[in-house]
Amino acid sequence: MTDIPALKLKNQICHSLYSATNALIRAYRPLLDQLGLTYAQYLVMLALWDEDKVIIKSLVQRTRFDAGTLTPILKRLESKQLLTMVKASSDSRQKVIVLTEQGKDLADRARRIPDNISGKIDMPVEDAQQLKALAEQLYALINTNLAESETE
Amino acid sequence: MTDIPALKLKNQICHSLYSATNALIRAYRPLLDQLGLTYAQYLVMLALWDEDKVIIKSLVQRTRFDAGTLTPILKRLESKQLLTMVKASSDSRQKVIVLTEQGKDLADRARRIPDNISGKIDMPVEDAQQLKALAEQLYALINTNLAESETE
DNA sequence: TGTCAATGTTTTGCGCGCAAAATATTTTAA
DNA sequence: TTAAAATATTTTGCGCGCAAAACATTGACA
Repeated sequence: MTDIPALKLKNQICHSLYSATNALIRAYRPLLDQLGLTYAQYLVMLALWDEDKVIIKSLVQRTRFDAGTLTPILKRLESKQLLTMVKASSDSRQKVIVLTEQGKDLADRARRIPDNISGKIDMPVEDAQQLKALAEQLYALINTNLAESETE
Repeated sequence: MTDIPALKLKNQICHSLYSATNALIRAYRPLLDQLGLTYAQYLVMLALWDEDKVIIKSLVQRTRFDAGTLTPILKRLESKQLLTMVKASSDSRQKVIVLTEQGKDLADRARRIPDNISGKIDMPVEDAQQLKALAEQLYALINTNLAESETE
């Protein structure tokens, strides 16, 4: 119907990116189910296994989640006894996220997930790395350019 | 904390892909707001501008949306008077999606969106095309490999 | 011809994703 | 020192995203 090439669904980068991301999350699901985690919760736990005892703002930056998204995710992880949230003594607006022993131990069970996923998908390593690099580039471009257009 | 490189958040392709996709959707939002569409609704409209008078199953394949996701999206587009859903005469399990005049006319107003977005983001064309190709490759790999593992 | 499997679509329930508003606390500056 | 601006987090409201179950209709075949 439409003869405008740029409006063709199959020419949309965004559609490819969108469906690939969703497919990837679906591929993770059966593995994460065994840990009792959703994909978003897994990303937060990855960040905390890197470094915990951090305030929420730091997690917002590292996970790139919206603060309004992160709050309920943290509450769910807390109710699973994987972490605790305590008021910071220095600034009581802040909350510090601390992994419990259970939360730390979960890292051991998560170890096999990355290999398991790459085995399942079987994309050449160079392609996967390039995909990651290009996605990072896109993320950076969007954020710098959108930030600029707001201050104009 | 974790010394397992594969468990480092910054080594996760999925995190880059995930945050780039979400950032891209955020970049679309102000443009799509002017058309009264969400991003998912826009993808469905793109598919219908390509070809309408199709059954839902065909839209599921082309948009790669889950059927359970598509139903409420179609209802919202119907309530915006952009399309109608009519039972197929040949097989009354099926529903045919037909664009209204309003729905067709919206394509004109959507024309400037692709250029507007690429201007906003300003990624080299070759990079963008390669990103799209790699995302398509990933999507295809996940789907073939997951489909296989289910029949084993 | 009746039963049962298959197909197309909708519903349900839960967890994001995010803009905007609300809340609580701290900092700034008059 | 106090009012106003800034900062950190939570809440609200809406729209997905999707697995699983439900529902309606059709097709297969004994």
